[in-house]
Amino acid sequence: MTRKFFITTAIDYPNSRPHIGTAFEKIGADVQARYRRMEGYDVHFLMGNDENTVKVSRRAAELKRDTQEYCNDMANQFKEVWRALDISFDDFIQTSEPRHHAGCQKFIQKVFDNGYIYKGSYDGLYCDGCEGFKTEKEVKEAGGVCPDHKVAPVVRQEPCYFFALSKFQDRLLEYYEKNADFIQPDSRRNEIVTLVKTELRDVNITRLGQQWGIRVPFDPEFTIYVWFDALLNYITAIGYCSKPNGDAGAVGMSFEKWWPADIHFIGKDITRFHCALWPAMCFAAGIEVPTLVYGHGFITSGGEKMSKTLGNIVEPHEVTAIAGADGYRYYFMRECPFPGDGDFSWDRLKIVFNSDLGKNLGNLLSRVTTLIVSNYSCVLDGTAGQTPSPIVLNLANVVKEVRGHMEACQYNIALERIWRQILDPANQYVDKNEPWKLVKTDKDATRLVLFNLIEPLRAAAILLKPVLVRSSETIYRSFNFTQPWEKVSYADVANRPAQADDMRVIAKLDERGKVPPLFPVIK
RNA sequence: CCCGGGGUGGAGCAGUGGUAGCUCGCCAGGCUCAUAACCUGGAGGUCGCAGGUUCAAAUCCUGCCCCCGGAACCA
Repeated sequence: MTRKFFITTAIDYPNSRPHIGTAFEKIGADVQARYRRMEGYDVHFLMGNDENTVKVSRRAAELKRDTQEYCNDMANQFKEVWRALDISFDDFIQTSEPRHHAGCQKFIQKVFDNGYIYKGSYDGLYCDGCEGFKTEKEVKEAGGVCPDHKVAPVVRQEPCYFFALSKFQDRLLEYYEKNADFIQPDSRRNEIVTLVKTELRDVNITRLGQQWGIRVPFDPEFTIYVWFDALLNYITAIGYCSKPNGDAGAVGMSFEKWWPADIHFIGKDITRFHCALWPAMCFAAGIEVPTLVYGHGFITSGGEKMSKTLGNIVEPHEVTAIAGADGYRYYFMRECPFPGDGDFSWDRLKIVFNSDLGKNLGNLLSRVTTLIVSNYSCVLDGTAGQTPSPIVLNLANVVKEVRGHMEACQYNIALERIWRQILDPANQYVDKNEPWKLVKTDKDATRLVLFNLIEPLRAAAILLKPVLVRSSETIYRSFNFTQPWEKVSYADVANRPAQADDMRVIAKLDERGKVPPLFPVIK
C-alpha cells in the first residue's frame, strides 16, 4: 500500500511579487515532494496565496482595480514564477475562493459550537487613516505614529470575538512532549515551549467593519481575522467542506485521505502561529493536529536583509536568466542550510555554479561521453548484462546517508555528500586510469574503465533528481539504461537493475560531434 | 533585564579532552580526454576575550564582550 504524504507551504500575500526569499521555502518543499514521489509516496503538494487582508484590498484600490480581479492576476503571476522554478505543486489555493470561504465558516462555526469562542472587546491603537488597529510594535518603530499616515493613533475599544487559546496550554505542552519531532528544526522547539508555558493569551479573531474578507457566520457584522482564516487553507484546499453535491468543495479531494499534513513548510518567523495557535485550533474543532512543522531560515542578499530601500531585492527570474532553474535550485539548496539562514550573492552564484555544476558534474559527463563517442562510436560492445566495478565502494551507505539528509531537509549536506562521495572519486578515477592514453594500447581495458565511469553518473543522476530536475534527466537519458527515468528510485542506486543491452551513449550530439555541455560556464 | 542559538584560516561550515579538519577561493606544479576542464601539493587560524580544572581544552567550569532570534498580520 502506498503511503500518502501531504506537503504544504505558507501562503503568500500577493501585495508584491515573490523574491528569492519567498522562493527558498517553495524549493525546499518541492525537493521534498519530488523526493517522496520518487520513493513511492502518494504526494499532495499544496501552495497558495493569502488574499483576505486589508492590505490586499487597499493595494487593489490604489491600482483602481477590482480586488478579486487583482488577486487572480497576482495568483497567475505567482504560479508563473513557481513553474519557472520547476515547483511541482499539485494545487494552488487562493483564499478568496468559495471552497476556502465555505470551509472557514464551517470551521469557525464548529469551534464556536464547541464553546471555544466568546465575545469580548479589544483595546488597541486605532488609526483613522487606515481604518484599522496598529500593533504597539508598529507604532513604536515608527516613532509613535502610524507608519503609513504619520498620525498618532488613538486608543479605541471595539467589540470582538476571542478564541480561547489559553484553554489549550496543557494539551499543547502534552502534544509537544509526546511528539518530539513536531517542531523542526529542534532549535525552534524551546522557543515555542517557553512561549506556551508563559504567555499564552486568548486571541482576537475578528475584525469589524471590513468589506473584503470572510464573514463570521454567527455574527455577519464581523469578518474573520487573517490568521484564523489563513491557516485554514491547509484543510479547505483538501476538501474540509466538500459536500456530496460537490458544492464549494475541492474537486476530487478527500479531507479524510490527506489530513493531517505530513509537513507544513513555513518561515521561522511564523513558527508560533503554526506550532501554538494552529494545533489549538485543530483541538478546538476536533480535527487531528499536523505531524510536523518545519520552520526554515531566511535568505539575505549580499549579506543584508532584503529591503526596498537597500535596493537588494532579487527576483527569481534574474537568477534563472543566467543559471537556469537547476542552477537556481542547486545554489539555494547547496549554499543555504535549509534550517538556518543563507546568503545570496552574484559572485557566489558564479563560483558555485561553475565549480560544482560545471567543473565537477558537467565536465565529468563530457569527458566520459566524448571518450565513448569518439573511440567506440557510442557503443561499449559486450557490456550487456555486465556489472561495472565499483568506483564508489560504499555506495549503499552513501545512499542511506543521503536519504537520511533528504528526509531531515538537510539538503545542503545531502548534496555535499553526493559531490564528495560520488563525483570526486569518479573524477579521480578518470585521472588515475588515463583512458585517453590507455585507449591507444588497450582498447578492451579502456572500454571497462568507461563502463565503470557510467555508474557514478547514473547514481548521481538518480540522487539528484529531486534537486536538478532537468539536468539529472539529461544525464540519465544520455545513456540507454534499461530502467526508465520515470521509475527510478533511490533504491536503484545501489541495487543496479540489470542492463539489457550494450551500454551506449544515446544523447543527441552537437555539430562538433560531442554531447553539449550541461552547465555552460558563467563568465 | 530575562530566555534560546551562535562566535573556528578570505567566505561557508565539521569538530564535546590527546598532534586543528572539510568545501570554495587563492598560489604552485602535473596532465591534456573533457565546459581553459581535471589531478596533486602549498600558503593562510594564538578555535570571541580573560581566568580556572587537567599531564593534556576549540572541546569541561566561571566571568565578560559581540552577533542573531524571542506573538499578532512580518518571506
